[in-house]
Amino acid sequence: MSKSVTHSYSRYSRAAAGLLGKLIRAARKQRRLTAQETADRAGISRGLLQRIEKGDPKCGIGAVFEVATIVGVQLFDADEAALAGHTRQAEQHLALLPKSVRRSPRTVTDDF
Amino acid sequence: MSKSVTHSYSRYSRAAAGLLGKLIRAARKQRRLTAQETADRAGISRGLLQRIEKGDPKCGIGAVFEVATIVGVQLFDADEAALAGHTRQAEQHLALLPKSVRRSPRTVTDDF
DNA sequence: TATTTTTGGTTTATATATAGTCCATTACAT
DNA sequence: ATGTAATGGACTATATATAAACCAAAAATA
Repeated sequence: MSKSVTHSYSRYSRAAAGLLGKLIRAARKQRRLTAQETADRAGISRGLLQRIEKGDPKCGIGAVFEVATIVGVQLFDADEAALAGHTRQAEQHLALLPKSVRRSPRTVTDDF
Repeated sequence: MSKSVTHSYSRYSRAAAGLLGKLIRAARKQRRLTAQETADRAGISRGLLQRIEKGDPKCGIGAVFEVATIVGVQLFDADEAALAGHTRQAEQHLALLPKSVRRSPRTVTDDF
């Protein structure tokens, strides 16, 4: 038994995954790459590639990004160099922020 | 037994996943959201959120996109409406492409 | 400083993603 | 039209992602 809690994502997330899949599929066809050939290059199975192109949200983000890279779909509209730059920037930004966040200033005296 | 074939992704893919994680983490802190609170809203566990922010490529793309949406990291630099438009465009583009690709025109007569 | 919360890192059990087959259909190219 | 390859959709076995419950350390507020 054991209830399987089917989690559903927001419309935006599903749309984003779906769009990425369509972009990948279109890019692959444009480059005249076979599904099998693409899957081989990415080191994944053809079945997984199908799910990725279909926009299945349960696919690993690494596999999706790998395929996207292979067929020439750019993430973040950035080449690798710019990507490294963004990473540095994100790290620096992060360094300025508090290391942990406090939810709400614990109501100590709200007796009125 | 059964050999476990550890697959490794390209540097770019790992960098992309890592960057997205850092962006998510930075955005979450900026919004002063607790890891637990964010995980709850996304419908995932706190442990998974940690892996997402760490850039683990094995995380489901749906979970990653969901968290990104919640903390305000825009995918594709586009809101939902624009995203739908992009999707339509991708579909139309795809419609113009051949439905299947032929690898190589089978060398019929190369006897010389 | 004291206190409370967040966070990071474990471990374990369960659900499920993935690879690897298979087959039927479609679509390309001759 | 015919042959050949690409695709879509099953199915199964296995690896692993995920949730949940821990603990210890770090950090924020009073």
